[in-house]
Amino acid sequence: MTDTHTTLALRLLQVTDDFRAGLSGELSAVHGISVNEFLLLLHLERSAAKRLSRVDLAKRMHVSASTITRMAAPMEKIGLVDRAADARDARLVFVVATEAGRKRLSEALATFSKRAGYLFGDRWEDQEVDRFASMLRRLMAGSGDSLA
Amino acid sequence: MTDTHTTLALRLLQVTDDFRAGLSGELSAVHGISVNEFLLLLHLERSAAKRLSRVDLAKRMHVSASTITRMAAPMEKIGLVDRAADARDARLVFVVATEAGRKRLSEALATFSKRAGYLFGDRWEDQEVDRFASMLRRLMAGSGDSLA
DNA sequence: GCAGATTGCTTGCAAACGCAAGCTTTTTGC
DNA sequence: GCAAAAAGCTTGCGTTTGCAAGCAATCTGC
Repeated sequence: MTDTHTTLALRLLQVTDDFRAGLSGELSAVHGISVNEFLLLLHLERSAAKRLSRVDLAKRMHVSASTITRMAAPMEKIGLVDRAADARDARLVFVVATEAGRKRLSEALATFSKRAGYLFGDRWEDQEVDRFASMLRRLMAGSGDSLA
Repeated sequence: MTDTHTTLALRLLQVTDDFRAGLSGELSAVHGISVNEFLLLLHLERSAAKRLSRVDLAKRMHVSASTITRMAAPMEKIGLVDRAADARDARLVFVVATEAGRKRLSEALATFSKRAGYLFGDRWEDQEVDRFASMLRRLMAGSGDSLA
């Protein structure tokens, strides 16, 4: 009835939702940011120029451009990111991480890594982890810029 | 700097978000339901008694009980689910799929499976898929009732 | 060079969600 | 048995998000 690919996709959704739910609680409680704010900072950090336009961020994060506008506003207020203009194109408004933003990201990334370790470390052999990572990389091929 | 577990978790989030975004568009365009409504119907279908209380659904779907209340209301209106009382405990209000709900689920599941096939079929060998499925099953151990 | 199309960003509006509070029913401790 | 605690559900309120519309800047075709 249910083929293997379907089962696999369902498990993927389930495991990721579990992980995200736990991460969400700890990120907001310990670091005062949401998962999406964390990912926004991470995208900035891993971008080539350490800054991204709003539409660029929107595409990478699978959210609408208006969401980026509304996410960035409070993050500017608390000093995690700043805005920067482009010298040639006055339409562009870049989002840039501040020093405080980079520090916050680094702390939050430690929490993220700890939880990733809990998830995989106890249950998979290192060899499996490596193999899985390479399989996932293949899945991401062609899906544009990615975090990892 | 970034260890393997962290990379793996980031890729997991990315791939799942991609898949969910694509699925969301097709489910709503073709079948008129959201991903969460699809998953609600699927949870009902795969539950032992073919019916679940609201808190039970909330736990399985990683949402609050109030969300289930608000999700179920419009689904009742369009006849996808119905409500049922428990003979012994008057607090319980079960959600049950109607005939139309089961039909809709079956159609939506075909779309889901098709997309799962696109995702994995072209890029992974059958052997890899099986191995991955068993690895994910291990990840879900102890995370309560699951869909797959 | 200029009118029209396109792109980037923001804002109004509505839908979806979580939290806290409140109500009803059941369970627990004695 | 009965008062207190707990469980299940719903509702009010605030937050987050997407879509569509609108504005400003840039690009395109001629």
